[in-house]
Amino acid sequence: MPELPEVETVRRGLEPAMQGAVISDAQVLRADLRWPFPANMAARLTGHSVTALRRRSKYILIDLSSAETLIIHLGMSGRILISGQVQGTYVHDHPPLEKHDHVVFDMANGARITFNDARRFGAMDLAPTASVETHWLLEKLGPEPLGNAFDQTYLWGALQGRKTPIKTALLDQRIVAGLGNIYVCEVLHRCKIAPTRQAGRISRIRSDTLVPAIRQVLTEAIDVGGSSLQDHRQTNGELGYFQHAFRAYGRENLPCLTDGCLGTIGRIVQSGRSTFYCPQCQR
DNA sequence: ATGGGGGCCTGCCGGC
DNA sequence: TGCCGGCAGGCCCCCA
Repeated sequence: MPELPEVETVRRGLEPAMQGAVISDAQVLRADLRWPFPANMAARLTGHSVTALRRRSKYILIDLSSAETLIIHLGMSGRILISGQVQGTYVHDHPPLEKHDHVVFDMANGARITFNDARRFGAMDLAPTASVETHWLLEKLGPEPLGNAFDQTYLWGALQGRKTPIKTALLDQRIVAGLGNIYVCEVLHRCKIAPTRQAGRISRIRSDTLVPAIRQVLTEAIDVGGSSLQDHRQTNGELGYFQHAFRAYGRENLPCLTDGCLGTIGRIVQSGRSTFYCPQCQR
């Protein structure tokens, strides 16, 4: 799934197709993804218009005229396809239903939105818009990494006393909400911090470098994700062009790209997940 | 309270 | 060609 930049790219892709538009028909093709869909989901969506498309961490929030918000998480393999008309322009024909297409929205404006999720780690739920932030999936999330509440003082404070490796701490959505395995690897490589270092034992100086690095990596990834929106078929949870800019992730046994570093990227497993890093320059 | 591991699912890829 | 193990962008839950 998509990490924050991919989810933001999907949100931006949905905007021209859904913003202000009425959901004329919602097809719900199975009873659940990771959890059961909310009761009568199709009926609670049909006939209502979309008043806003927001994102919180890796969740897409679709506000409806019914005063309910559709919460969507793409899990590991969630994708979204847009077909039909988008703002009066024909994008492409509705494709035949594919395996793992689970939910389909037909919009009154001629757009069709198809949700596909092979592994079904994704989720959908409905909650009152007024209290959506207190939904059980959202209430424990930490600050948005691109928001004002996430600053150097906050992160430093959040890391204090933590014995868990910094890699694991940055993946903890209660500390900062939206980073996933790829971008944490990239951030730690840029900051030359060993992923195994105990979170609470990182100096203030080095902790302070994490905040701008996190912002930069996410912003750069969102920027290139935007270019993949030209073709609405690409409005899915796939990694965008930023994957060509990875400097650590997926580069096991390849030379480290840090200036002046002669190291080789290695792979270790932390909390059951692969960590790619350079043992030479990341300390 | 914190930290580690299991589990949820399917698809793909490399090795035999 | 076929089977099997290992791997994958997430995150909740249980146990120590």
